[in-house]
Amino acid sequence: MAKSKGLTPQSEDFSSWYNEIVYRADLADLAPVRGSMVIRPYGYALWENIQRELDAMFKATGHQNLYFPLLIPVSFFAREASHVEGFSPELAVVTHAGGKELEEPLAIRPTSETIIGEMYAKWIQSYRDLPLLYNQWCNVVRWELRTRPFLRTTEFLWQEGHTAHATAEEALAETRKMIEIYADFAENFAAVPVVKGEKTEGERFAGALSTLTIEAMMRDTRALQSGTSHYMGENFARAFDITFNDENNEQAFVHTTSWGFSTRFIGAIIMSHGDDKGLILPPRLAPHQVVIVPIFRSNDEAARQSVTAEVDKLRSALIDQGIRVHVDNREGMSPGRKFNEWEQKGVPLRIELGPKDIEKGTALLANRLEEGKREVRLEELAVTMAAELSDFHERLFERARRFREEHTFHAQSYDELKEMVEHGFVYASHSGDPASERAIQEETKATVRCLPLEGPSAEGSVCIHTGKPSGYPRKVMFAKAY
RNA sequence: CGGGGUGUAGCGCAGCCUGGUAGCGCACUUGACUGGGGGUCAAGUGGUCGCAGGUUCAAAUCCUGUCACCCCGACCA
Repeated sequence: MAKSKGLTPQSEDFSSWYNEIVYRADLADLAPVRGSMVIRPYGYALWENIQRELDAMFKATGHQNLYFPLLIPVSFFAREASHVEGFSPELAVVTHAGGKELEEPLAIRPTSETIIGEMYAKWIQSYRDLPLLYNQWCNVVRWELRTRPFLRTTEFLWQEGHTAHATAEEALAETRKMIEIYADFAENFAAVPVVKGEKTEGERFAGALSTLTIEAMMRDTRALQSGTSHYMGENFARAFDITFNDENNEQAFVHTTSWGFSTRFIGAIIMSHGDDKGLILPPRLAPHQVVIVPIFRSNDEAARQSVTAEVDKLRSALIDQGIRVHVDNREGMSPGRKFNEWEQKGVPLRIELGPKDIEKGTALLANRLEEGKREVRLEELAVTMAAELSDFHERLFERARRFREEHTFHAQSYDELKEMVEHGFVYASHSGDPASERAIQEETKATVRCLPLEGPSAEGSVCIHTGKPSGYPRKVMFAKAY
């Protein structure tokens, strides 16, 4: 998959490092389909944990899961002008089936607003039917020109939430609520600090009136859009005729939202936390939170038995606390090899247990964020692991947050912006003029990632590019992005 | 679509200029010794050299065509 020799996230060849991690950590493999990948069991286990935690948050806020078809009549896309414009170039279309040419070609969904809109029109009659708070977990296909494992694959897995509301206020509140959930998830489960913000007109989703985003900083200081939440206004309601009778028996269009979070986020985890030794996984999402490596000579049956017994005891104690623990009892593989492998795979904590330890009633505990190992008493180990994992999460998050802070700047002039944008996130006043935004992108390769929801005020300031008054209440955030 | 590059064993590559019937590292198999940081030794398995044509006594190597993939850019979660 890659061919770099070392693993150095700060090196100029960050992209080789990234590909190497994906390969060495056994997350994914290239598939014999353009721009696609196979998510391997270890990577998929990570995705399952992401799914489970996010899904619980959706359910807790009143959402329900359902499922829509993979194939969508191409004509559906044409109904919403900006949507068709946004998605046409990347549609994959089925033209033949059943041995003959189809009367109407079917697109493989790049996103499901259209087909969901079609059905919502049938389901919604009255204000009593609202709101509709639905979500689906599925795959989508977008024929992007340039692909990268997890970050932009031709086919990817995601969830897409689609809600319909009686009023704009309610729909906007939903949009806001969901970006908060994404941010909450990113920070409290993945230990990835994010900037919440609103996209500028040019960066908005096709057909949206406003798009909220969470932006994370990768270890090469570039930004990664990690989740989005869109307010569609009445655009899709008008295009698909989704109307209802309100309390006054007057007909009105619903206001819709959509929000999505994808396997791209696995890329965010890799690039936020990984180091020269490999991946580092956030404990709350890691497939294995703790790996136990038993150590004994294969010709010493007594040692094997006592080590196995002790390992089993420890394992049960950890499982009882709800900890995801894995015992690596592969034979014929040296312990050193195993240590290395689990480090590359980013397992937060590793316990080494051999005859010498058992004599002392201890084990060695290795923490992926630390050098060396600590000797810990066995009875203590059994009860402190949960706290240890929680602490690991805090440290990982804090480390990523500090890295972002150290690479966040404030530009007072365009020259400063040009320089700073090479090293991270840059806050600056901007007029909001789309042409100026494009010109800045052209010259610096950096884009306005968002207008942060919380950030420095731009009151009374002038645009660093045009000299016109700031077009926003706060400074916008520029960065080079994936 | 523009610019660059690569197709030889599961993976990473050498061989090609100067034609003589394929090699290295890793991985894999077997055995022994090993086992607390990517083990050692020995013996093995595995390739119609991307595909098609041509030149030649002879083609991985030279020529023509073709396909695929990768990287940089434009597009994007």
